[in-house]
Amino acid sequence: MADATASARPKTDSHYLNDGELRRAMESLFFAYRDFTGIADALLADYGFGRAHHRVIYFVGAHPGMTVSELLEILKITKQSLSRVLSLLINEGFVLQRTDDADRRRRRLYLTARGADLEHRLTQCQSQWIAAAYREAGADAVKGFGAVLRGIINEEDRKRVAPGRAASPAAE
Amino acid sequence: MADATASARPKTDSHYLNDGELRRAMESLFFAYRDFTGIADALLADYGFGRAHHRVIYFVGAHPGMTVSELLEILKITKQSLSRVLSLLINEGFVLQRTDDADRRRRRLYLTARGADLEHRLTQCQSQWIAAAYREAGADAVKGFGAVLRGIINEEDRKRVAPGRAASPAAE
DNA sequence: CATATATGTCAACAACACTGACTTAATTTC
DNA sequence: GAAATTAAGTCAGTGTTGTTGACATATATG
Repeated sequence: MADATASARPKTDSHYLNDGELRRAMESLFFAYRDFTGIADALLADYGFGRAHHRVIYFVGAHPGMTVSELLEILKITKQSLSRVLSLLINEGFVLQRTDDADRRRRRLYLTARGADLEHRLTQCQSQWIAAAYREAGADAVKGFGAVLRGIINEEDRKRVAPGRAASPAAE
Repeated sequence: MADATASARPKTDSHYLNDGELRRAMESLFFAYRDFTGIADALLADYGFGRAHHRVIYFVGAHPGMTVSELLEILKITKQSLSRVLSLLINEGFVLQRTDDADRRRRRLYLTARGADLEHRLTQCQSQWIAAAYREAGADAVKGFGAVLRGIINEEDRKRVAPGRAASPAAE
């Protein structure tokens, strides 16, 4: 692909690529992630769950019927690590496992009613937090937010967050 | 299937505040943070350090002369947790402690030459990663990225990432 | 039948957080 | 100046979440 140096900016290094801006970005990411994940902690503690459980509940809720392998790939942890949290979630009736009909080695994962209820509550408080920031920042900012965040994600997982369609085709 | 009426969100809400968009945002944040923090792991492992050490090195590098209390406030961990990593960094000659002249209870923290060198290398690879995403997304997107991220950060810490002035409300 | 795949399990260990109980030294407050 | 507060450090125990390594089992595929 053609380089952006010649065509894009006649300016030197763009003003948004200096050390200060980049440092600010890194710190913001740290603070934002810390606060964002912290929101649900109290609710999770009510159930005796931690953040690892939250992630499982979230992704199984988002992709009902996903297999254990797929979950492992998304979380990028070992099956032993997953086993600990997943077993608990299954034993306590939040997640349900069903053998796949076509390939009976595979176990498909679903949320139970209880699990879906918890997922709903967890997602609710986190998405409201995000929504508030979205509203504050406005539609254009949201678009930019998504674009940069996608750029930070490794190529492999980038498609997971943009299912089907990339950006709005009828943009401007 | 009766869809979840619980949300009861009137359609008056802008298109970027629907469940799909918000879910995408939450997942993006998860993937982006996971990848972003993972970049430096190999380098840290060379020194026998982990992410906790990285955070200390980063913030001491960014705010030379900060006190232990200030560092605790930023990291939001207990002093016992900090002690473990900070002691190691001091003993191995990456961080230096000096008693404050005015208040001799306070210990001000600085990076040694060795510490600054490591900080530089760590920040280098992470900021390059961010810079690539920035370049890809463009200046406007970067602006929006910062605005939304700031909105996700709790009011208290928001000023830390916007030194001097807040975000300009009039976007362009 | 042999091999590969998907899943699960046992055991040990490491990083990084927590609580609770103290100590020491220096500064403020009354 | 004594008492209280603050900043920092320490010791001991615990919990969550990650890791390796070694195996076990069932199923699918060549």
